[in-house]
Amino acid sequence: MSQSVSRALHLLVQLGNGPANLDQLAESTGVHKTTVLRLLRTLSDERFTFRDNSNQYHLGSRIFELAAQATDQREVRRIASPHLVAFNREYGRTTHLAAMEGGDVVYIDKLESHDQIRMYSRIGLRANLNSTAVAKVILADLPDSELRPIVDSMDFSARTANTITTPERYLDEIRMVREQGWAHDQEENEPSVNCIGVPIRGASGRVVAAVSVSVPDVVLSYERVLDLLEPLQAVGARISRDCGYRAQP
Amino acid sequence: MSQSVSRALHLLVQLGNGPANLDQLAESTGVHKTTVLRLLRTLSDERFTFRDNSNQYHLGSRIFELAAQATDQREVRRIASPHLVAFNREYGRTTHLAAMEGGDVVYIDKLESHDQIRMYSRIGLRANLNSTAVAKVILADLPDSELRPIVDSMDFSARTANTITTPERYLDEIRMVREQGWAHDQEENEPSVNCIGVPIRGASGRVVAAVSVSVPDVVLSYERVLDLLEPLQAVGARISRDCGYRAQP
DNA sequence: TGCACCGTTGCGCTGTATGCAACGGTGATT
DNA sequence: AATCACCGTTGCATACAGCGCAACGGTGCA
Repeated sequence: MSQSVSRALHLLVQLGNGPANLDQLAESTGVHKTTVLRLLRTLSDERFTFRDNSNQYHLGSRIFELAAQATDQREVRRIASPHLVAFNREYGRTTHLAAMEGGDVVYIDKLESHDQIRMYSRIGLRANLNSTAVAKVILADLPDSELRPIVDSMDFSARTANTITTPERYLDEIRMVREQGWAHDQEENEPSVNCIGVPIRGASGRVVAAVSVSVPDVVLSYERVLDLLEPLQAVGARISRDCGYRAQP
Repeated sequence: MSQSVSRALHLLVQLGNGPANLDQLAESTGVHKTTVLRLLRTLSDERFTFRDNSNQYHLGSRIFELAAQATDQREVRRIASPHLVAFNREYGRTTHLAAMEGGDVVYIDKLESHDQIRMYSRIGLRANLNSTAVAKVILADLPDSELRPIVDSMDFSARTANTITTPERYLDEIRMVREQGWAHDQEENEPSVNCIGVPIRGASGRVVAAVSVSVPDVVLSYERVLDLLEPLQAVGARISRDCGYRAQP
């Protein structure tokens, strides 16, 4: 299909066999030396390859990064499941697991509360970016350069009286989430429902998902919900650990 | 530098954040949907990405493969070292560790024999492809499609009376190495020196290096050198295991 | 049933990627 | 010390690959 991309990928595959210099790569891929140089420059710009002192090219750090991220993504749901079940059994509250998919935050697991109350959410459904704790937690991990465009194109329609409806207030909120390491949703997404969420980190160190508990205030006041923060953070830490995350000392 | 390559790489980075569909990727990278489709096709052809049933794109298996290979390469020397030292201490023979770099097989470690005899080889030096056991072992792991061009452009100059000097005989030899899992060099590289080599495999399952012992026949006859095969294979297996290789049952 | 969404294709133009030829620095060889 | 070979690098002109556009068609939701 796409010649230059195809050639660049072949270079990566070739480097999988071991480091190599320009000429060797040019010969083994059948591409002109000049072209190989330029392709490798682009690859190196993005850290897919790098060059050592003796002009040997190697596979770069980005490869490891991507592999770690991909592993995390594939595994979170499976790894999180038993922890979520245990948490749900003990506290009996509606528990969500959500992850980034494309530009959306999507619920990838849900455990119902033990009481009658059911919330409007479903596995596979998208979480509102401006009003849910899981979204805040996940977006808070993105670098500003990625966060900005998302916030700019975000739908800020009010779902309740408390919903954050301006980019400015939202960015303030994100700043707070970054500082405290967890997020809340005080009746911002559904009237009379409070929620807190914490991040799950993977081997790459990046946030790969978020867990949250949601409780109607007829069951527990917001202050009582905060009593769940510590156990929730503990669950988050356990899942992160199982996903290969090692907190730096 | 190279627009389409750069865009393709950005797609991979983007997918590191989680699966996404065409439109989402088009928006987050600022590239036309049509173009994204075509780039993803090329990426998918090489298994850098794949599409699931619901048209979501994910990072593909090639990423893991490359990451595993790169890790292996970076680590072999370090991991192998203590095992080689132990082997060298016990048997006192010249021991080499070699790996593929570019189109060449290069000595990346060497331990001298305990007797006076020194061999013509040095860390960083290239091993002759047609006459050394390490090269045979490493090349034997390549698929025929990669092996062929290498053999075709190989230098078959005779170093001794026993050196393999034709592609046909070399391919026969490789076939034998594949079957028995190790290689020999019966005075093919240096007169009066016999050598046997075994592969080191990494987490990816591929051969990432080779270990060999070389002994002048004034010290040991070829038959006596074969007594070292079993311990050498044991060393190879230990290093492979430490490199993350798991033999399939 | 209608509509909206999203992946897909054919086409024609533009700009990018390519190969060539030549330069220059480095390291090995005699 | 001098020469040579090797290899990375650059400028340039050409060709063609990659691109965006517009339109199609299938699927799922309202």
